[in-house]
Amino acid sequence: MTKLKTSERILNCATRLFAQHGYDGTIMDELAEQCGVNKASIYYHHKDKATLYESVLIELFTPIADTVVEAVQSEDGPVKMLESHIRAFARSSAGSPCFSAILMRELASGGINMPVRARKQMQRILVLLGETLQLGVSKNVFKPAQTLIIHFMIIGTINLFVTSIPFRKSLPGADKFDQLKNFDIESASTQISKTIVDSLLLK
Amino acid sequence: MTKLKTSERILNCATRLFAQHGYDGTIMDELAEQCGVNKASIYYHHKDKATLYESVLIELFTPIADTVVEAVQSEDGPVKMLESHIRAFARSSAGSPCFSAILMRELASGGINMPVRARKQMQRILVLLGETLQLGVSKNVFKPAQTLIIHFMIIGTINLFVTSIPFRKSLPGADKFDQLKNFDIESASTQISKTIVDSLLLK
Amino acid sequence: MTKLKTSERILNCATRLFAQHGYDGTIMDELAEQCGVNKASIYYHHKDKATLYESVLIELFTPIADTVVEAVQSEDGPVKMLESHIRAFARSSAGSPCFSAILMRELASGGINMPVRARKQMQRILVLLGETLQLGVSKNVFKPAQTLIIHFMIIGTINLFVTSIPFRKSLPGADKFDQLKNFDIESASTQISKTIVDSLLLK
Amino acid sequence: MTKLKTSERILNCATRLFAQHGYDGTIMDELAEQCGVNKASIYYHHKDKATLYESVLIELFTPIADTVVEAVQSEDGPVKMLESHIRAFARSSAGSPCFSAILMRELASGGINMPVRARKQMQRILVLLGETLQLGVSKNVFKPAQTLIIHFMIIGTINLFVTSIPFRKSLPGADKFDQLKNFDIESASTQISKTIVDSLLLK
DNA sequence: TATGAATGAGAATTCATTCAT
DNA sequence: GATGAATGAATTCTCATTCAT
Repeated sequence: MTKLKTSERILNCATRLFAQHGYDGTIMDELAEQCGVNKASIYYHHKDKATLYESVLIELFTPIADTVVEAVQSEDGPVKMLESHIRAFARSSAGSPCFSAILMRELASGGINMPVRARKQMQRILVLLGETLQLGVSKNVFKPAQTLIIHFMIIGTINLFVTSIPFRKSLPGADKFDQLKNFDIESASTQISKTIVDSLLLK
Repeated sequence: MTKLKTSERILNCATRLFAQHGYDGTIMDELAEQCGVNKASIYYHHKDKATLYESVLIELFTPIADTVVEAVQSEDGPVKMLESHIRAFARSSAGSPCFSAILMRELASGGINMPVRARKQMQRILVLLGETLQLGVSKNVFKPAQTLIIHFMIIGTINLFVTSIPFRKSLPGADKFDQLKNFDIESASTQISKTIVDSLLLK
Repeated sequence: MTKLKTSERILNCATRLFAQHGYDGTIMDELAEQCGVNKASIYYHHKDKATLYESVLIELFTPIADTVVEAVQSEDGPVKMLESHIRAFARSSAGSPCFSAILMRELASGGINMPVRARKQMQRILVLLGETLQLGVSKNVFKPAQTLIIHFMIIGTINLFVTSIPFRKSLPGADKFDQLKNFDIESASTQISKTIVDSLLLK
Repeated sequence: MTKLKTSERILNCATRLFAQHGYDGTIMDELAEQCGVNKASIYYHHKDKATLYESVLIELFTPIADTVVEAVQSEDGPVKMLESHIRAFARSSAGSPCFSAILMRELASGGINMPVRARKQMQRILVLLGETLQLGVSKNVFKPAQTLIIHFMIIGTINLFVTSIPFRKSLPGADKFDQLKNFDIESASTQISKTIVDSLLLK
């Protein structure tokens, strides 16, 4: 009900535009127009484009890392922890769809330009995963595996799943029925989870 | 040995720049400078930036799809075919590292702006995967699975693996030894392959 | 006294430059410099060169058509109306000297590229002339004549008269005395008027 | 039958393009394409754009001035000479339609940029007219009149007539029947001639 | 806070012209 | 004579940012 403060309206709009067009493809004029404020107002509320982008990244990445960490911490045992990790990441990615697009673009640049604070959030997730896998190994539940590869499987797959919705509609490779399931993040997350857990489990 | 023709030199350079900076972040002046030609020469050989970008995508995507298709066709049986599919995609991605970065950015945009001819190449790979999985199911080797999710696992993971080399160097989560293995596309591809095949196999 | 608004200053300057150099010969940088604004300001106030040109034409043509129409409407009888038509057109052409140059260039292109709204203004003048001649014929004052030819005589002659001032100075064919008279739009307009009316009158 | 020499083909094409688009609006690339020669060939045959333009003007203006002079010299008496002057100018303008468009553009620029040799041709016509009028006055056939105004009437009217064919088709002011006559240079020339002679004759 | 106007530094593209063959 | 390729100097237009009010 409360009218969003201008500063936040700008931030929200900017998030969407950065996700759609990337940093360089986002134009401040268009941002002003889309959030219905004067161009100069953007600069009143946010130092400049680069800083605005940083704010967007932090606002976007922090709650997702928080969610994953909390979800994992509330579980017992490596399998449940891993499943929870994947589910939490999938759900929160799907819940803030700009996140995936922005993360993918950043990763395409090798993460080189990502502001430190945003990068730290991704590291929290990676480190957490490493600990879960480690725990599984030490409890003789999981085979040893390369954390990074598993991490990439999780975020790579889910990023693509989330960003590809429009793309998928143009693909002939999936039939109607598939199509339907394909838009359901829960089932996707479950399959990823199963795939990874299956292959990690000591039989 | 032979001096590359200007047109191709431009194309090669452009591929690198588009991979590094994305479409909007790539500047024609810089491209001219980097490939040592006059700015106007670029326009002599390539209609405009958008068309140049299209050419880059097609030159990049076509041989990769070709390689994957050939690799799969030369194998017998769904398991070997799937392994071959993943290995071929991993190798050719690693072999033309601009591919992953460019593909990721395109996917971040939902593939919406991808020229049709480039998109078709990705579809060839997806359709091929679908056929392999289908074959596996019909031969009672594989459980049924969503093609698209498997496809995303493969390309999402490998894309990240390939594009993340610079990123990984700044991560504390991996020790020296890990680090080493992490740069080896063969072992990464093997693990992805195992993970996916394992989880698909009917025990 | 009052400082002209930037937008109008640009319009005025542009009118002059388009008259001097034509559309293609007018350079936006030069325009910016001549009206003492930043290049980008031109684009702030006017969409692009083509649109600016359109605005120039409309600002130029409308008051001239208005003047002619008013002048004719305030007269009684075909002879006075025709005289008034010619005089008003001559005076207002001379009073906004860019008009003739721009009109001539447009007519040289066959009027093909003239924006519709500008063309309409010229049509108002032509239609008005047709009505006056018609009236003259129906009142047994004028012989029948081709409206278009008369129209061309009026605007062709006056356009040349107005635009030729610099040209004439380099001509040897006219002596000092002639020269003097030649720069007087009133006497020129009178002679054109006489010539045309004389030849139209039923003796 | 004989294939036109390249140099002349270029000249012809250039004439058309300069007439259509003016000097600044004519693009050497397009010229090359339209006359089917390599761009470099144009520069082999013609020093540069400016020189090519000069050649065009001279090729265009000289025969017209020649025709008018010859036509007038072959007549006896001021009335016939004037009629012949107008008719010859009208016919040759209509016969080389690029002439009118180019002349109009030049006159719109005040003739300032016209190469001397081209300007001289127009002066021949003007001087000739002056002599004819003078003769008429001295023989008590014509009232005195300003040569320049008469000159402007002739060339202004005929230029417009010739260049306006496409324009006229979009005008509502003329009916079908008029329309027909309007495209006939002979009848136009006759009416102009009558108008001018009528008004000059001492009754 | 908000806004219309302004601006410098680019960035894409074009164009007349030249060069090597 | 002819041509494909190259190029420097424009030229149009854009964009992030700032200023005055």
